[in-house]
Amino acid sequence: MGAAVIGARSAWAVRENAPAGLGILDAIGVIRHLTPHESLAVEGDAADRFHLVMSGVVAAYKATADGRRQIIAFHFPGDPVCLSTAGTVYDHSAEAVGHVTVCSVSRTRVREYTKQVPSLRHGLLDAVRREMAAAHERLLWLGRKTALERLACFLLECASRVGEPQGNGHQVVPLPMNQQEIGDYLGLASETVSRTLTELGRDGTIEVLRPFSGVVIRDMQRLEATTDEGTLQPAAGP
Amino acid sequence: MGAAVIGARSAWAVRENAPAGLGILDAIGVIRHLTPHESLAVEGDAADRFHLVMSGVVAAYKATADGRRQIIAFHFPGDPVCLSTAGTVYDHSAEAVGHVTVCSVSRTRVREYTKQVPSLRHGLLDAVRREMAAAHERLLWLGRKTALERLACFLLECASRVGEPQGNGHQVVPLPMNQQEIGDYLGLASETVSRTLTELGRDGTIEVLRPFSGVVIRDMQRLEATTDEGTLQPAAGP
DNA sequence: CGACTGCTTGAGTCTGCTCAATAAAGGTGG
DNA sequence: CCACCTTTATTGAGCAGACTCAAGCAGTCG
Repeated sequence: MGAAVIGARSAWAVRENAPAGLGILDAIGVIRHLTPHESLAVEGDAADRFHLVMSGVVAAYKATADGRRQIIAFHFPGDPVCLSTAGTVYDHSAEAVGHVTVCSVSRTRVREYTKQVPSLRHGLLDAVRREMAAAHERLLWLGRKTALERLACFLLECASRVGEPQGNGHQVVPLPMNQQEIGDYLGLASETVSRTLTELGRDGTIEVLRPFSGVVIRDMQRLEATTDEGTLQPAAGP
Repeated sequence: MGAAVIGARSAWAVRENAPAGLGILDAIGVIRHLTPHESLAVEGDAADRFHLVMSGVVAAYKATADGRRQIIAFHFPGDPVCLSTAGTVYDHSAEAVGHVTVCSVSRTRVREYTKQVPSLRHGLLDAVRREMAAAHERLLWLGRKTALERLACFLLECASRVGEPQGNGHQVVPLPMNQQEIGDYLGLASETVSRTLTELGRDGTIEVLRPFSGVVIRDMQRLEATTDEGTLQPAAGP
């Protein structure tokens, strides 16, 4: 019941955050609690349900036969999970990063519900399109950006999702995923993530929280600049 | 008028190829002919229309401030272009690769039409989801695959779209885009594309058509194997 | 209080990039 | 039809960003 109350509270919070029209889905879904690394979906399994993140972070990923892994997206509270699956099977896997609460809805249930609430379908389409735009952005990161640029992009993305402004212009960005997972998201080795975070910390752009649990953005301007010219000399004039 | 006839013929061909329910859109669209590199959409512009490729190939791409470019997708005949845009502006650009015929439809027109043909909305959602799955696949390529693996994946993808089986097991794959564009799609330099194609040709997996206009897949099995273990030794036994 | 997991840091290697020179095709205009 | 010019592809040499392998160090949790 404690869990139920928490679930209900999260539901309300999400209802306001969620993409237009999607929040109502928690009304017909089931609250579920996941432990770290617990699986929500496995690539190739029958795609019978999708989910709405209530608290915590879910990683959607694909893997190669020899164990390399690429995280497709981190889903924060309010985000749909596995919504974009086209056919009858999941095209990617999804698992909890840390402890997670989700609201799970069966696809048949959504289909029925759509008949009663036609606007829902537009909400679904819009949510998938939003995910699509994010995927496009990440293709640019992975195909054409340096490690430093990717990290800067990543931190700014997380800041826009879960950043807590501090009044003094700084912004605290809690990161529940570990550096290996960040690497799997950015197409980098975890060692490179560590080195690059250290580098951003050394020049004062960010402060890395120890033990690693997030960062504080100290110089937003410089971080935004790093987004696109990671190789630019710090003191390079015109 | 000659053009109109060609347009109409293409329309029929596409109507059969197009994703479920989308083909009918050519009925309310306008046929348009594009010359090489002619622009269909520019990132940031008002997203007022989308398109259906009738013939030729369209490249959807994003670029950084300093000129690096990442091609998000190559759209073949039957594919929708700019369908996935979420907001009021395009999240990516699109241009013709070679000569292209498209069918352009305004978004307002689609909205009206959707009221008459409700199933269309499901077709749209499904088409976007299909694109999403393709984008996920490419994130894995860019984040975690070697140049050799990416090329193999790319050739197999093109083969499944436009490959012409030759009876002897070989498959002719015409490629209208140049090697720079393939590089921009795979996150590689054009020199790397050239070298890697040569390598695949040297070991007999493919034959590169000269002057470059496509490849012939000579050993499908080996190409599929290269997809996932590009670094595996050719003669490595257990 | 150990064992474990995750992070840091170093050394060396390698894949793929950059820069550059050459060659081959295709297009243009005389 | 041919000479010229531009664009695209090939190939080499050298470089560098990021990876791998490895050791050491917290911090956490039984």
